[in-house]
Amino acid sequence: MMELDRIIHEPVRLQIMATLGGVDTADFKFLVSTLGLSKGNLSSHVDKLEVAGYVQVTKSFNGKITYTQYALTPKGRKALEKHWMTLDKLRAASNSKRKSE
Amino acid sequence: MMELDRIIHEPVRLQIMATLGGVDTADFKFLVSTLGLSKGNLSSHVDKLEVAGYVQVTKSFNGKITYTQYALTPKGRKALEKHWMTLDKLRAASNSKRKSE
DNA sequence: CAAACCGGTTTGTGATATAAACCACATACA
DNA sequence: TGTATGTGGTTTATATCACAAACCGGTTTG
Repeated sequence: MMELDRIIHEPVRLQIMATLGGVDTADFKFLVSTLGLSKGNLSSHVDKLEVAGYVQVTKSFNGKITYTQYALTPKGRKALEKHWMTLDKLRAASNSKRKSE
Repeated sequence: MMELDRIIHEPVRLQIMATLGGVDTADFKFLVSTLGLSKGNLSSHVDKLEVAGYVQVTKSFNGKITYTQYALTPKGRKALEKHWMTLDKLRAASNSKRKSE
């Protein structure tokens, strides 16, 4: 059957993935504020995406304070694209209202 | 922020909604077999959709055995359409890879 | 020194997706 | 007549998981 990747499908993670899909890189603060998430929530979701190999996490220093950036991996980008296509198929089914019978 | 209706978004329910979107009516057996769900799973998901007012449940008799049919309510159809649009917006964000910088 | 802040991570818990168990009824069959 | 088997579901127990609160190592503020 139609496989919707639950790692990606979860709303918060879908938003993270979609956001990362539109930029080269995004940092923690940016994601927290634009997506309106608590820090803990973002942290654990992004962790799942990293474990799945969909997001690459890069830690560095911005002066003295730590600075974490996120980016889609090629695998993540591919998985996201596939996810949109799967949703397309579902949607197509939903629109083809069959003529009576 | 971007509100994804979790009642609809959950994969199994999205598939149920999409399927019902494509037909006037579907029965229990049909959904179980085409979506590959256990009976219990379908039952509880469809119950949530009914409580949400998205699906109408019609019970009747086919000879002596009970026969349950499901259909989208107008509210459900509208909510599904809105859901697709919300996903569209997310997806648009994901594709607008901004030119360098 | 203490207090408050920064940038996160770890944790506790309430919600929930799922299949197993169950139920009422019907048919089969010995 | 049992009793086993199937049909069409619903109820339940469990295992997972999304979320925010609490925490943490370090930093700046006073």
